[in-house]
Amino acid sequence: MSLSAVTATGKPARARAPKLRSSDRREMILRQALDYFAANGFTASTRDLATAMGITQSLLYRYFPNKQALIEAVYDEVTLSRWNPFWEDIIKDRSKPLEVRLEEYYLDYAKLVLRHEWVRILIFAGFEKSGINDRLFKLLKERIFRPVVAECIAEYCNDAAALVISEDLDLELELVWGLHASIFYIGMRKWVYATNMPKDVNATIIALVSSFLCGMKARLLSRASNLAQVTPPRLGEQAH
Amino acid sequence: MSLSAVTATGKPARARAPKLRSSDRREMILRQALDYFAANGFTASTRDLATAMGITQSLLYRYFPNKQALIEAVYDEVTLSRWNPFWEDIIKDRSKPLEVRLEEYYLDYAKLVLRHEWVRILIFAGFEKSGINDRLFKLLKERIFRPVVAECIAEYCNDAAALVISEDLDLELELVWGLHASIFYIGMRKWVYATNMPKDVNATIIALVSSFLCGMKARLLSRASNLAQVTPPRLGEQAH
DNA sequence: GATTATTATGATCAATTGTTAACTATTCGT
DNA sequence: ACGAATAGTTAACAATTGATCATAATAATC
Repeated sequence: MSLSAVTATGKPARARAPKLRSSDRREMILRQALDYFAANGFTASTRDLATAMGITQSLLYRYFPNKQALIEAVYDEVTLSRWNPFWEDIIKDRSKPLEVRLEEYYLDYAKLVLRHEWVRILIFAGFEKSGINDRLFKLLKERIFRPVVAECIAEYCNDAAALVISEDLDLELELVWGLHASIFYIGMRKWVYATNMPKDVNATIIALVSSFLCGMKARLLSRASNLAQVTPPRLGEQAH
Repeated sequence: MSLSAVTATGKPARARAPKLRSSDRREMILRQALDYFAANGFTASTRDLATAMGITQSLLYRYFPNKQALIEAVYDEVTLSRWNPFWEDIIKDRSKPLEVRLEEYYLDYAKLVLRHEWVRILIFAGFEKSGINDRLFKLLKERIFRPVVAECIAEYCNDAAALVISEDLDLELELVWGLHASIFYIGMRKWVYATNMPKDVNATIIALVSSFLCGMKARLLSRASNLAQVTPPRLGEQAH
């Protein structure tokens, strides 16, 4: 009877899932759930999910107390384990020209963005639970955006100008947000809109980095030169 | 009995919805559904939706054959009626400096992006039905991106260089995609991630436009000067 | 003011959802 | 080879979903 390909009721019939070590099964569920949720959204049913990985739905509840816990495990897997801790080092490594470093980092980040799970899970998560991405964005800002601005300033400003400029970096940071957005949006074109992609992604990244540096340089130089002119009357401090 | 605030069974009680002209009711449903779906996603239930607008769920089906039809009506409402046909004119109006025109357009587009319906409905739609945004992106590309590139070329290249450069504008177009992405992403920070926003959105837009023009100018000038050097041996045409 | 057309409601259906629990199959130590 | 421990399945629950239709309430017409 256990060999029968169909049940007595003529149901579809599926081979019983092999017995795995608890930790292996958990890992397998997590990995497959990641793919499935990335493809179908967190609203996909646990039944379809289980069928897709060849187990029964109720088995999921042996490894995760409920659907929400599984979703959160998937989210953590995506955001924590795909973050490359060496990105910061690449950006700060002054043995190479700044443009090369930025190209290196953004080409690598683009690889992440071109995998469907990064873009889609992040957005699904944002929709599902507002604020869930805060930790990730804090990481991005502290480990990437701020260092990038700092390196640009080191590259284009002298120490005196750097000191003053560094008191207000809002717009410089926004330019970095803009570069980040430009790369991320390539992933959105592919994995959200399914619309036309750049003909050559790498060439596009390089052009974006080059354009970014051009704009950032112009902005920093302009601020520095304004400073030089404005500094003298600083003693007076008459009109506020 | 019709005045009773609670039903005989002690149910919540709700005033009967006023009788509206068919067209008015339809419009009202569409408008409210737009807000509700933008806030809660297309997976929100028709019951909650109806309750939110103070009518019964079954009434929805008098005006829309099914949920999907309502969703599509909402999507069309967002994409069709919020597109400003004069954007193209702003961009092409050479009586003003290019930078001013771009600021004007992107400041206006940013207003759209800072309303939750534009960003969220577009992304929801992309997730729901791949390819649904194709028409909108075609519009963007033909009416915005291409004109922007054309105006940049007119601004920074002489006619001879423009002619040759215009044969391959992939990367120039990608720079415009990048600017578009930078603005759109501001909306995503607000309406998808609910994370920190620019301190001054308008100043950010202006800085992004300025940086974009700087990068685009550098790229076009560089291509034009490369052309000038490469043109002479063009007669030979020996190595392919 | 009665008749008629139109609009809104309530009750209900079948399908699908997350979740639980009792049951069965497999593996491993002895 | 046997039994305990572990892994997986079947069946069912209550809640929620999109959708339907007969009926009640309201406005328009004469």
